[in-house]
Amino acid sequence: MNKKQQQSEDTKRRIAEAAKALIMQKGYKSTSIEEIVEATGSSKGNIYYHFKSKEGLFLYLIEEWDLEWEQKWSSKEHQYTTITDKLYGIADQLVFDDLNHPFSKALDEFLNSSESMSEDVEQRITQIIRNRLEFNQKLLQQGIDQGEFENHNVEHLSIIFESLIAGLSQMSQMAKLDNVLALYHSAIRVLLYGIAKKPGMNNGR
Amino acid sequence: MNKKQQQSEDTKRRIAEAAKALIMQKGYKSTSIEEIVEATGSSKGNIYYHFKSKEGLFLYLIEEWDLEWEQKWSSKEHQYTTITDKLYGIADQLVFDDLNHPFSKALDEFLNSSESMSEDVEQRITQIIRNRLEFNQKLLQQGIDQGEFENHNVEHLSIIFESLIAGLSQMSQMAKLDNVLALYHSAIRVLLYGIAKKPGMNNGR
DNA sequence: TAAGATACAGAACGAACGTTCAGTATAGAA
DNA sequence: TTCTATACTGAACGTTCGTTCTGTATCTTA
Repeated sequence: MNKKQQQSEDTKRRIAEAAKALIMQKGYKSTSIEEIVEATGSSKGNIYYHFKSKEGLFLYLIEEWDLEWEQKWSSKEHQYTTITDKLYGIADQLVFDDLNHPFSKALDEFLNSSESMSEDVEQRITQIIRNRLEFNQKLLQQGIDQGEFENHNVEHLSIIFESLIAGLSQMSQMAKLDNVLALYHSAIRVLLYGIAKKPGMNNGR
Repeated sequence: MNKKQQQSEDTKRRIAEAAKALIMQKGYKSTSIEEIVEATGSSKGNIYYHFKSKEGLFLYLIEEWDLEWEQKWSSKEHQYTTITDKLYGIADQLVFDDLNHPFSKALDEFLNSSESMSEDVEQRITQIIRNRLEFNQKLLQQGIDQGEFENHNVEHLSIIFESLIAGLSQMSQMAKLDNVLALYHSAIRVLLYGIAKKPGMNNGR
């Protein structure tokens, strides 16, 4: 690879990194190109040289984010044996590696800001969401097949799981909580065992 | 009350109503004063006559929203006997009466858009959230005291419940789902009984 | 009915925004 | 070294935004 190509890739990376950090902090609409310029030391024109628009930059970040998540997970998944363990593992990855579930909030904001966005961008994003739900669904189905979970409606379960996850990151930000990991684990435990009293059963911890 | 006072209150109401609908649809930042003008037939100046700023208008809506929720709930609460029933009842109110949980999303966007907002507004809003969590906490504590729920960490539980609720409304919008009520009920059922297999137990539907 | 307060209209403003573009520097090819 | 495609700059543009301000109509009160 050329020195020039290398430099070009580097600055594109720098822009993407800064944009991601800012959008995670402040959301999509509230993050301006000008702020990305200040954060990178690059120029406005240069951002538009590497990305065709703000929307395009955001889509780039979403796709990267989605990809990284899958890669990280598939490199960790084998550590866990049961599906139950995997659920906890997902919680761990969300809290630790992924401080970027703030990002899903930005995604939501972007989607629901209404006002026309390019057809392709919208399609690409909804597809990513459906992928995520499909991922959950497969995992939960495995749990059922292997006798770990009750035979529930997996479509609903996958949405409920994703909702819980998304809601948790939202709430833990809003209420400015610490010990987020413990909260996530509590949530998984509730998801698994519920809160209802089960007379004569001991599901301690 | 005067005819003039009456008219004044009416238009203030009209403005608030239109603003609420728009903000629920498109979020806080993406809703412009101009759009509220178009929706009401009122003028820009008039909006600023009734509300001191866009931020102030939003705070007004939040407080109203919070109040209405409490009123609606306290008028329904007596219908339900067990706390378990009340959880389902809350889900019902969220889906039916409150198509405005989209509003909590707008609240989130508003809070996390960072960029300075008035001290008092921020304080008022975080207080509303803490109220909501406190409401959950009391309800769940009652459930424990009355022997319906296991003796879990109620602080965590209240956040988990709120997270689930917020996440559900978010997801059901994003994925454009129908049959939202069934989904909410599924979620409550999971919250109560979990998904883990409980050998020898029959907790069907 | 006159005076004054209240309710409303809409032009105007300055700031912030995403985007474009003419121009410049630089690295690789010739 | 000269040429050219690539990488980058920053001023400028056209909108859109929240907010302000001057002026006007309308209702209340004296």
